[in-house]
Amino acid sequence: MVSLKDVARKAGVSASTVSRVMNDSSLISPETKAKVREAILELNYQPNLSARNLRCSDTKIIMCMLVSLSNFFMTEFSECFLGMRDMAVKHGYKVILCPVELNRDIEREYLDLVRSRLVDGVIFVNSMLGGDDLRKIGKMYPCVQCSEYNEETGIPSISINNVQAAKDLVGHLIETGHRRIGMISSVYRISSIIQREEGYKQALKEARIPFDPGMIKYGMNDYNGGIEMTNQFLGMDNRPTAIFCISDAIARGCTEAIAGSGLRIPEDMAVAGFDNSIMSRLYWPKITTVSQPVYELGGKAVERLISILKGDKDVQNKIVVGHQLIVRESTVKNSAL
Amino acid sequence: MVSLKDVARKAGVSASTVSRVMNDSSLISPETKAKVREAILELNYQPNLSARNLRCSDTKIIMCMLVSLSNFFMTEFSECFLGMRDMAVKHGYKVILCPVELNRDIEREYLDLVRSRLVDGVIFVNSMLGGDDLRKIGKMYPCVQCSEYNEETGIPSISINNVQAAKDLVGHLIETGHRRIGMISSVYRISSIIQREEGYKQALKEARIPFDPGMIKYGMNDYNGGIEMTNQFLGMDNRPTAIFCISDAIARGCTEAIAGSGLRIPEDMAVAGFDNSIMSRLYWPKITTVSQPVYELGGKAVERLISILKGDKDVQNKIVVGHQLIVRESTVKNSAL
DNA sequence: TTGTAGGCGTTATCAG
DNA sequence: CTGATAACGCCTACAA
Repeated sequence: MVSLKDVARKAGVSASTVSRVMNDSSLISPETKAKVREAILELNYQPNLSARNLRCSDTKIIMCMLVSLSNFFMTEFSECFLGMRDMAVKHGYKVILCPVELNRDIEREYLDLVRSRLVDGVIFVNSMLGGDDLRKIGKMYPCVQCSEYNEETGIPSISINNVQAAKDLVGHLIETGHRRIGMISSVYRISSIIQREEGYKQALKEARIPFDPGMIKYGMNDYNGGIEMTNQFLGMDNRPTAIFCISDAIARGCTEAIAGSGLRIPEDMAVAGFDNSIMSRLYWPKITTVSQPVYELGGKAVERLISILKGDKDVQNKIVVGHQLIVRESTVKNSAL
Repeated sequence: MVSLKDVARKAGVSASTVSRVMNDSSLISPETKAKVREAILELNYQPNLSARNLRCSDTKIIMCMLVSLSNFFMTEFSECFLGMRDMAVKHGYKVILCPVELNRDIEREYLDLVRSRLVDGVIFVNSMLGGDDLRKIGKMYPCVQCSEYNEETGIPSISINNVQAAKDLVGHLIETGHRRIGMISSVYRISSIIQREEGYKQALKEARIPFDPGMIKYGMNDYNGGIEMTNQFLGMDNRPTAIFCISDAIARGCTEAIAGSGLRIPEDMAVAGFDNSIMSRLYWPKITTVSQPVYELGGKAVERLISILKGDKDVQNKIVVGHQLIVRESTVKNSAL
């Protein structure tokens, strides 16, 4: 491994001079600069980041924590990650991804990277850890929550207003004439899901439709869960005329189950999803859904984290970005679109 | 930031003693060990990895390079990553993911991490870089190619035999009575795709079916590409009775286009995909495909990289793992399965 | 404009 | 069994 000294020897200068050239210091004569540059190229010198980090105590690396790579939101997360990356590059940072794959101990191990200062901060897209753990971590290290968040941790968050988004979606169903509206939620109790349930209830309330607990089903947040829960709805005496699903994956299972039962979509039963993921756009019927500005979410998360790293104290603790209702043929007849 | 010295002072011992306790050295009396442990806990001491890396010149971190997060192979890659992770943990390593998102410069920047010894080695799942670049990198740093690979780089690889796999798949189509077999490939010229085309040709040759270049279409490797290319086939005078697609995403577009045209699957046209991704398993019809042992691929890649890191010189340069043909209703009538 | 010296937090060597 | 010391590669006062 070639170090500063080697370059210095080759160029006939001192190590500090080489260091200054590496850092583009202004007080270096053009000639020595050229000489050193040549030596650097010739030896293919690369600075040792561990040494630099040890000295400077920051690494310009941000860690992004993710529960799992395998879900249908992935196509959207990819866009979110792009937002993080572009913003990071703009500020001279790199983003590395740490997919925990549902293992809490692994998440703790990844956090060693920030504990031991190998990365400067953490963006939690979601987490396997409980609120207590997260609160402690948030107190000790620079952290941001992006999209999914736990308010009681005190860690700054960037997200859409999930309550309002669900309210908009259910409001749309109500406007298109539905009064019996079912909801397929998940057994997994995270912020976005709890809030979407809340939005559903608020929308009903504002339309003076009594809330019926039996109209919310809780299953797995995937295609098969959607099929299963929908079949429960289809078996009811007084089945809903519309179903609001907390994800597009569930919604796609839902449309499949409905189509399989011989009912028409949206005439006999309307379906709405969430995320505007690729699942909502492919196949028939295209699904009405809510789009999150994922690129912006990612960018803002990085921006936010960097401002924390810079020591800005008075930054907003909770940033909310806008969402968008996307109406498609699963709730409105094609001719009407 | 609390360091060894702080702990040492608190425990009333020297820094080296604390270091030894941290590394579980055998030659330390139980009492001092206990004393030091207590101080460590009390101060919530975390070793500074940069310092340790500087000293020891390895970091026990492996970097996994990935071209993009957003494709339908993702559900399978997630399993592959799990394989990497489990093997890494077994050897005391961590794996971080570096999604390049189609940006070659970003890939080069990520490679700074290994250049500057912040990670010990790289697993390329795929790459934006050309063969020349990769060869240079492979010469300088510990690298492995996993799944996708470029033979001329000289970087060790782990993958299935794509030629044989395609041959098996097309062979299955021939066995089920097809003589006019189309192929939908991609404009993107990577090893797996080139090899699958080769397997297609070999299968035809062995069955004495003349190869017709017009029977291979080249499009985008996604759902929409599948629809587009299939429509080209459907418009042909002498259209194929079976189509072999290089990915499940293409194959799903293909089945949609065929179903949309009113033809029956598999009676009028059979369809085969590749990867056994979630796209092949959801919806109707379930698609005949090839399954790669992705978990094993990931594990072996890490195993391989670690043995290189240990200095083992005489390791196999090209490891091939088995694949599996999965026959489903897109090629064989349901009753026959 | 350049060089010298000290130290960042660890670990390994050597002496006790 | 434990402590002192040097060194890893880099950066930055300070001195020249």
